[in-house]
Amino acid sequence: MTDEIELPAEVTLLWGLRETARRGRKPSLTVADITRAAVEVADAEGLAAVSMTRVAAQLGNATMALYRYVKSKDELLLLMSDAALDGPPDLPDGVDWRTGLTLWARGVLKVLRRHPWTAQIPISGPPVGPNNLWWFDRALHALGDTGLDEEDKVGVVMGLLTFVHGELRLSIDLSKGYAENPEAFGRQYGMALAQVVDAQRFPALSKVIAAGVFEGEVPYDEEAEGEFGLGLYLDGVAAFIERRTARQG
Amino acid sequence: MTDEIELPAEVTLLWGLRETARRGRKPSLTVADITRAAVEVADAEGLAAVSMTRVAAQLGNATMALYRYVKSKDELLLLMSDAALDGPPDLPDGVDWRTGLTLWARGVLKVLRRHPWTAQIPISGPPVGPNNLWWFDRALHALGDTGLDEEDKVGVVMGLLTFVHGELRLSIDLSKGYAENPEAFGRQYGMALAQVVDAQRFPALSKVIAAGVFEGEVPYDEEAEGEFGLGLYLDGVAAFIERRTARQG
DNA sequence: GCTTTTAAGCGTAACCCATACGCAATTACG
DNA sequence: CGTAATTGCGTATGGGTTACGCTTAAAAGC
Repeated sequence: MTDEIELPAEVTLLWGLRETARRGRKPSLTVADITRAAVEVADAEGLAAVSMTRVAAQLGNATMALYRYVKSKDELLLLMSDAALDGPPDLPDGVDWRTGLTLWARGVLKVLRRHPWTAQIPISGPPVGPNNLWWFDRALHALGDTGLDEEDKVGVVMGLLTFVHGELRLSIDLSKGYAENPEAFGRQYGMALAQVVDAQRFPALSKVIAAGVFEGEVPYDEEAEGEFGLGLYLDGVAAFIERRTARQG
Repeated sequence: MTDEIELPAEVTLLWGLRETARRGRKPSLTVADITRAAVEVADAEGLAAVSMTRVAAQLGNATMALYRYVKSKDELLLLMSDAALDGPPDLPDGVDWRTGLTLWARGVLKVLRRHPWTAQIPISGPPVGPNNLWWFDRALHALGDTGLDEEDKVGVVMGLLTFVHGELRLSIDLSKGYAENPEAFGRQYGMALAQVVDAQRFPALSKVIAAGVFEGEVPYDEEAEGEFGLGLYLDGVAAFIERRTARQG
């Protein structure tokens, strides 16, 4: 149990397990400070604005000071992507699995929509950050009384996570663009499509355009669209649970 | 119908509709050449290696020559993300919707896994590239005989697309890391988790770890995982189709 | 065919960025 | 107090995007 193996660098970083120095000059910053400043910059000016120089300026320090706390910018990005899942999930207990997972998915989306840049940070490995694992735990918990075995639960949650990540990637930038210029997403988008899509090469799409689907609100409305797909996935999970429990009694 | 509206810049770029010059020096490159070279570089050395300088060198031209064809690097990235969906989808006709969508999803994943960098390109707007729309059309086509109306079809396909994008984002980098260092994903990952996750704060996750789910093959195996979640989603779609057709006869 | 007009090719330079390295400043320990 | 350890950070290197303007090539007009 308490076999001490050498923990990977990312783990010690994300969990704040780097040994603190006893001698020498006192650090004027903490990893948490730096992460917070970087998140502030990203929230305000986008991920592209997050440079070591910019973050250091935000903290009133020189650029190179940051490298005493973080080995590279990639490490900072890793910290940011865990920090983005900030608020601890406050989910009601004792609800059925479907309500639980629905609230969970909405919760993840709500939190991450406040930090739209998360979708642009490349994923470098399996989740090990405390906030990531904390959310993961809550989703597993929601499946507690379904009778699924642990491996199936992980599969279901991974699928849900997959869906949510896709939702983020597809919807966040779109809804941002939509907010800035609604015209371009409604009629204008439909008309541009109509002009460029010919019925021969795109028969099915042409029918959709002809039916006027893209003329009003374009279906990239974040809530409606997310809910629809999410509902479909959860219907599938329900069927899966029934199959499993029917077989095992 | 043929009202000419001014097409957005991205559309004219992606569809090759920029007016060709009649006078002056002949261009020695084409947008397609540049896109192809950029894709080659990204495939071989990753998206980070794609710089205007590097792409120009690939073509034997000077850096600034590219800017006669492309307004910015972002435009080049846009071109790349449409080009990544290269091979036209060769899907069998006359299969039921579920087989069709399953093959479709596998097809998208197969094509995009050959260009893993797509997941890192930020999405800047609704899909307008020819390849994107072509794939979109094929998915809509697969739903042709389900009796769903056009708007529902779009919803189902968007959900599927969401799922596939999430799959890409989560799985590609992971499977790359897994290929490089399988140890880190199996026992080592499980042991690191076990050391860091305490049962009080992460009760559900602790049970999963105790059950040994993370000890063997970690469940980030691309095929198995994708198929499982995909199957769940399609089960949901099946239920939806039944509901809809039952109501409308 | 010569001139004019137009657009492509691209050298230069301005201004970003990440980060290696070394030294100065600061703190704790003996 | 001296010494070792550690942080702060100035400087330098080598990369990146891209604005600008000059040179060069091709077509159009005469």
